[in-house]
Amino acid sequence: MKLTQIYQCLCDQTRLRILNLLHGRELCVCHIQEILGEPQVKISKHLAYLRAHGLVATRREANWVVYRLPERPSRDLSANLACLQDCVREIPVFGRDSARLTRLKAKFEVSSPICCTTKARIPQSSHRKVE
Amino acid sequence: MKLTQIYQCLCDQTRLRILNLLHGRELCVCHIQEILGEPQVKISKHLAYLRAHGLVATRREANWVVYRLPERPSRDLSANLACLQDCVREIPVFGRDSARLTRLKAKFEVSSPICCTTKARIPQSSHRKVE
DNA sequence: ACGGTATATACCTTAATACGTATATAACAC
DNA sequence: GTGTTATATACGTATTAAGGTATATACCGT
Repeated sequence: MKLTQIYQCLCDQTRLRILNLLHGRELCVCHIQEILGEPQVKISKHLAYLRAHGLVATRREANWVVYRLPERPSRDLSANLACLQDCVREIPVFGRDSARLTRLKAKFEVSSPICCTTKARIPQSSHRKVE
Repeated sequence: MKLTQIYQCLCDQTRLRILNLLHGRELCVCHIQEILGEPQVKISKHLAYLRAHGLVATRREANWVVYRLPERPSRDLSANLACLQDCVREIPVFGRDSARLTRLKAKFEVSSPICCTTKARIPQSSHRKVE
């Protein structure tokens, strides 16, 4: 993949916020959506863009589509993702997102569901890569 | 300066080639132009774009405008420029550009001019920052 | 002043991007 | 099957970007 395409993916604030959230964990669309406080279509399109360029991978889990960073990023991609992590550390909006993620995760671990809704529905399922 | 603006500057191949050439040295427009083999207007506009976003600084030297990387880049910028240098090391086009630069520099050091033309015209001048 | 070289900008066209509204698809519960 | 939730896509619009042609500006040499 071309280096310029990596940078094209990185030159939008919403996409950077998404990548920040996905660092070290996977998330379904509606979690991302709720954390960022942006409309569903906006999140979905940015995720599609990232996926089309290989910056994220997906797997379906029942109703939900779970996004994650690729497990084998290219040298260029992993270098840039690391650099990004380094940069966002000092930028408030990303810290706020991470904090919201923590709160949300904790909340859902208490109310028990696998994913986003307030009602638990799906039994624990294995976290194998499907795609 | 916003992180996304840095990435916007980096998401064009010509701009990456320019930044690669400017790593550790300064160059006038026509040198850049000759090395990259691209039309003057294209180079000039990309340089203007980079300058408008603070990724390069300039100084005028007689007829020529000399471009360089900023001497005090922000944390984010220097992190990304370093990452870029790391990435381009393995991409052929950038190596070719650097090789051409070396050849061109050598050639002009022999034929003596300060800058681009084949005829020397300007006496040695100090390399102080003007801007 | 004039002519020449180096660089920048105006203007145009085309393509890509971002966002929104509305709708489609996928998986589930019943 | 129907209804519901989660996610994706189609389509329209406004903005931005990239490239080209032509022209302007800046500096130099005379």
